[in-house]
Amino acid sequence: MRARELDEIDIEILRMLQRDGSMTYKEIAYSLKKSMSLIADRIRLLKMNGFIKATVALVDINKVKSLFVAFPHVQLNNHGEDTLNQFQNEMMQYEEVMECYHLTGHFDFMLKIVMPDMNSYNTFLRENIGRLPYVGSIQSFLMLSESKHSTAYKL
Amino acid sequence: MRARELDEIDIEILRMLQRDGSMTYKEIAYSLKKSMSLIADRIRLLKMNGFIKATVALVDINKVKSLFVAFPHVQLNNHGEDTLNQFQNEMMQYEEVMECYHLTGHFDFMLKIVMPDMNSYNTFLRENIGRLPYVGSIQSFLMLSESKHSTAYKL
DNA sequence: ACTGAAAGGCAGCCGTT
DNA sequence: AACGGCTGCCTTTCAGT
Repeated sequence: MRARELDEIDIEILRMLQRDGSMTYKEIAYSLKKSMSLIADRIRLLKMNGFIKATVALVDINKVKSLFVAFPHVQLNNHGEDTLNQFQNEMMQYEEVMECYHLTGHFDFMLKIVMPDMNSYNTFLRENIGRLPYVGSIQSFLMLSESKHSTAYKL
Repeated sequence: MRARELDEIDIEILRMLQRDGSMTYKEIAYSLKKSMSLIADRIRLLKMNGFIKATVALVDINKVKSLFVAFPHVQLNNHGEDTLNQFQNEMMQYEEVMECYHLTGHFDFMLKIVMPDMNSYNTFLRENIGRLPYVGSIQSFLMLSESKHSTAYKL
């Protein structure tokens, strides 16, 4: 399963599926003026080689339940490779930690944490992040609203 | 097209489709021990009423091209309703601005901006954000790596 | 509100160039 | 590497409870 080079057809397919993952092979084939089986082949390879990680439904969570979202900025007091990996692995396991970024500059990591309310957020932060021995300081930015959250990269 | 109340079946469907948007009605029906046509009905309504915003393919962008990602934290010098909306609308139009959050505290907005490299990021920031008359200061945090980016909310 | 059956269309596979 | 045909399964619809 080596990494292939993508040609313009692959890129076009990725562009389309990033916007609408439920497009049929037939629709894509028609739009690119190629055969259906070529498109099916390409998509199979794109998935097999990990270019397409998953196809998911995006839920409008605000219609389902009310949420509390925060962006804790975390400073570690140890910057060894092992510690960085350990922190990231720790964060992986929590469904509430939806995003985790390693940053340059004053903070080491920024997280996006989604919880039912501010109380549960504080508890979560204290018990699951603050207690980690290699975590120094945490500064939380609280979200008032999200006006954009795109999953489609410019290709 | 009123908003419906979701029952446990709807929630279970959302849970599944958030994880794998290409699950078939048949698979979901089997897993919930309901008929296929009931599941098809529910999903049609969930989409029609906007609970499911879209179904998209998630692309492993690092395999496709190298990127530069930054999180500018933006302070406005005017906090009127109109200004806030204007800023958000401005951000909506840029494909490179993938996320836009309104925050409490020291900064008003945080963006996630994805560009080809640091130079184009600086240009973009200066020409498209810094030039806005109501933008005060901007502090950029640069991303080294992304270890988690989930799109599935805990339901 | 939920089920089951029937019809059409699509995906997946294979043979051909 | 790309195409077209075939088969089986899935989606979609509709009548029924």
